[in-house]
Amino acid sequence: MVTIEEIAKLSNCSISTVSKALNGYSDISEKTKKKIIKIANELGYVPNATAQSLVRRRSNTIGIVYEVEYGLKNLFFSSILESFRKNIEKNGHDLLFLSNNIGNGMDYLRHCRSKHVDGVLVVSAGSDQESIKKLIDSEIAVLRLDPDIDVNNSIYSDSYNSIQTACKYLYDNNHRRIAFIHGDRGNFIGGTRLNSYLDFVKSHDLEVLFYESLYNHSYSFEEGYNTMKLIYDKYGLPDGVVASSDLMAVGAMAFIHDMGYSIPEDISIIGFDNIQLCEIVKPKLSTIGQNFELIGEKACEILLHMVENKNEIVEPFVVDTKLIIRDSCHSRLE
Amino acid sequence: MVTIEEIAKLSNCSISTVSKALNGYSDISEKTKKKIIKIANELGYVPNATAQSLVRRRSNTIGIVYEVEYGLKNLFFSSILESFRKNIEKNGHDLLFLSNNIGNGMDYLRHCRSKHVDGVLVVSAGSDQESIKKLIDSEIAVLRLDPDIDVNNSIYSDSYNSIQTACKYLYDNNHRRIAFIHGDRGNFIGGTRLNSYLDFVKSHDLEVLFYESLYNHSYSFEEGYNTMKLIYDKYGLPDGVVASSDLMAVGAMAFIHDMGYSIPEDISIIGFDNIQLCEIVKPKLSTIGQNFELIGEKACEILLHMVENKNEIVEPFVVDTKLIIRDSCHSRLE
DNA sequence: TCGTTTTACGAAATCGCTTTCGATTTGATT
DNA sequence: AATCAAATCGAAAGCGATTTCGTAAAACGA
Repeated sequence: MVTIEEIAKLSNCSISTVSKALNGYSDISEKTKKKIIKIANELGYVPNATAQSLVRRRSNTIGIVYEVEYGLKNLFFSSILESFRKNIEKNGHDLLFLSNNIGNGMDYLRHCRSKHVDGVLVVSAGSDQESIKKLIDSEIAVLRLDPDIDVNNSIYSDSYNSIQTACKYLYDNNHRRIAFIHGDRGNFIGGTRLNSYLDFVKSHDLEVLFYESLYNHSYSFEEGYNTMKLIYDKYGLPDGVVASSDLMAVGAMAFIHDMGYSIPEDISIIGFDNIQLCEIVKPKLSTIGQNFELIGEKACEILLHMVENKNEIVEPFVVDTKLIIRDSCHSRLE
Repeated sequence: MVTIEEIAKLSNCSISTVSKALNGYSDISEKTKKKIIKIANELGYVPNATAQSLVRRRSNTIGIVYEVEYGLKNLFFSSILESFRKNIEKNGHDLLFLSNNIGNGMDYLRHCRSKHVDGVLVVSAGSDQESIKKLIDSEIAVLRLDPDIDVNNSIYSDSYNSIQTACKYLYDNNHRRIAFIHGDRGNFIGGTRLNSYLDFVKSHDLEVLFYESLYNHSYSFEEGYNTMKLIYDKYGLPDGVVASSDLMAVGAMAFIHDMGYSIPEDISIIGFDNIQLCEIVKPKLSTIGQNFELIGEKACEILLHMVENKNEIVEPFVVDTKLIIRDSCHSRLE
């Protein structure tokens, strides 16, 4: 591995001069700068990022804490991650997956300090563990995606308005028995969606059709299937369903099909997220589309801003969603 | 940030002694070792990994080159990645996503050298670009997942036998017009699958039913849909189809449904991969299951072995698959 | 008791780079 | 020609660890 020292020797300059030339300092003449850069290129010099971060006290690395149901197989989060990653790279940073090796005594915070990450994106659906809380309260710049509670330094989609919009769409199309399949209601996102549904139903004087549970819900296919069944058993068939995720919606569809009903003729369904699955299932699933691209882009922008500005506190960034109507909805004209 | 120096002061030892105590050197007495460790713990000392890698010349970081259709949204690769990540973490390493910032002059190889990653997993479906080739030919330990060509230092599922097994299953259940939807046939994996199909058809004296194309195929839903259509237009309806991915299989199913046929009564379908989608679509998709867990685990094991042994050359590791029969297959008893 | 191992520790070099600050050279000004 | 400011460069002190090698003290053997 060629170092700055070799370049120094070959160019008859000092190490400091080489470093400055390579980093565009102004107190190096054009001539020597050119000479040095030329030699560096010929030698295929690559600065040792490790040495750089040691002295610069910044690593150009963004950490990511990713604790999510299904892990990377979770299409929703990995869609955002994909966009985040692209943007992080565009900005010359790398993405480091942080591990929580507690047995080893290396929790997230220690890990971040050790590896000198500049900032961290925390993606953690469900209640946070101690280890994540510690990290958030630390001196390190942390941005949270879909936070557990409503806090600054976070980014998420506008759940409340999304559910209002979806319910209103069904309502405007003459649905009156609208059910809701909620996710983890103990969590900020899940709770907001449920409240939005309850508000809508109340303000439009409709029947409340949801499965009242205090337990944590996941956002899975199975959960959608089971919850739909519970709702059905208790209230009979609704004429519209809004689910908290696409997977849940598809699970609900499966149950409805199993009962011998057809979609959208007997019942309309709207999901949440807009993962690829929506286009694949039959009928194609209408959904509340989250703007993955934008979320990833903004998350990158905000986090890097926080890094630059010493972990400055920024307001939550709320991203608009878009109702996407496909084939799982029906206008009831009776 | 507490450093080794502070510990040295508080314990009246030298820096070297502290370092040795913390790293379990044998030339430190039990007594001082205990004392030092105690102080380190009280201070919440975390070794600076950057400084460590500088002098140790290893970073405990595994790089990952990930160039894949759909990126992280590709459920097949992200399933393996998920398992790989878990195993890497268990071994005390971190996962660093490498970027290929060519505009910046930082191709993969330079990037790896700069960041001092210990080894790299290359996940790159389709033909490799120059930048990846350079990396592979370098001094760095590189393991390839689903390589472009049949090479050492790689890991992949046993495509040939998989296709044989799937075709044989259909054959044994009295299917005689078996079609094949191939992926990228210019690539080792894609080519092997296609050859396996052709071999089977020939050895059983069956009609060859596949869409002959020299173009690169992706493994997408749309590709499955379109290819099924091409096959149908040319040969009429087969009685069985084996596809090169689950997404393609589901795409084919969509086309078949659109034509008004039903699965599995009119035609049996078998996919490849066994992603979650198989359980979600109707009918549930039979498939050739890849052992994601094992692949990730072995990939980790092999790569770390390569790192330890100076990039030693290891034979390709071929992972067994398993035919999983669900509802998309039918035994033809006419 | 005296020489010889062992044991336990520390000084210092090193990893590859950045950055401050002082020194020298150059050029401009009178 | 003398003076002074600006331009250009390099020495050296870090950054936070590891590791070699030398030395003092303790333990040992005869």
